[in-house]
Amino acid sequence: MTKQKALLLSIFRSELCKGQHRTADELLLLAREKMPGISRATVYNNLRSMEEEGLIRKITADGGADVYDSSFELHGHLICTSCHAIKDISVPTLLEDMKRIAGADVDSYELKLRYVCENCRKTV
Amino acid sequence: MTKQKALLLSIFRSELCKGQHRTADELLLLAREKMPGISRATVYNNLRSMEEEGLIRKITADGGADVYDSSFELHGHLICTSCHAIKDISVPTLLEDMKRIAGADVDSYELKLRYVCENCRKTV
DNA sequence: TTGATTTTTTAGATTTCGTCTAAAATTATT
DNA sequence: AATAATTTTAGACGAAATCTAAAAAATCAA
Repeated sequence: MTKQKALLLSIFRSELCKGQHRTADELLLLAREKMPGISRATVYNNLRSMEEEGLIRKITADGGADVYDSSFELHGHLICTSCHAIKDISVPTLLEDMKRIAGADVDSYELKLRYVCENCRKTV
Repeated sequence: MTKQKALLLSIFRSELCKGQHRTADELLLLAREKMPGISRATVYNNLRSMEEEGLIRKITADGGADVYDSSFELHGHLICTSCHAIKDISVPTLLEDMKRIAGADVDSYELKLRYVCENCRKTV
C-alpha cells in the first residue's frame, strides 16, 4: 500500500466524504492539501483500483464528471434534474429482484432516478 | 421540423436502429449516407432535443461514448462487464416501486445491471 | 408573398474528462 | 543488498461533446 493510496482511503473515510459524492478532481484537490505533489494520474489510478476492489463506487454522471462515493452498501441515486443534486436511496431487494427477472447472475447495478427535489420544486 | 431532424427520426424508426444502441458517431455516419454534409453539431443538437422530448433515450455508458436507443418504453439495461454488450430488459413495476420507496415523484430512471453474458461466461 | 424575426445548421475550434507514456521512485522479493 | 515488480509522476495525448459566430432555413406577421 503506497502513501498515496492510503491518503485517498483516509479521505474517503473522513467526514470530507461522508454521504458525499466527489469528483476525481475534487479528490485530487483534497489529496493535495495533505500531499501537495500528488499527481492527477495517481488519483485516477487509485480510484480505479479502489473501485475494482469494491472499496468505493463510481457513478457515471449524466452531464459532467464521474462521481465517487464511499459507502459500501449497494444503493440507488436520486438525481434532481434541475439542480443536479444527488441523494442516496436504499433499495433493499432490487438486486435479488433483478436476478430473478433477468434470469442471470447480476453482479451489481447502477440505478439513477430522475426527479425534481423539494427545493427546486418550490423555487420554480 | 428541419430536414436534418426528420432524417434522424427516420433513422431511429428504421431497421437500422430497431433494438439497437447507437452512439452519436454511428448516427452521424448513418445520417451522412443520406445527407452527406450534415454536421456533427447538428446530430448532437437534435439528439439532445429528441431526448428532451422523450422520443429517444440516452444511456451514459461506463467507458466509451453515450449510446441512444429508440424504444419508447422505459426499461433497464443488462451490460456485460466482459464484452460490453447491452441487452434491454423489461422491469414492469420498477417506476411505481421507486416512487413508493423514494416518497417522491420519480419521473424516469436509468438502470444498468452488470453481469457476464452467456457467451463470455463460456469463453473464459 | 414579402420582409422581418426566430431557429437551426454548419465547420471548426475549444473544453472537459480521463488515459497513456516513459522515466524515476518506491516497494516487494530473493 | 541486489534484483524484480509495481507505482508515481508530469505532461502529452485522445475521445467525446459542447461552444462559437456566421450562414442558412424555417416561421411568423402584415
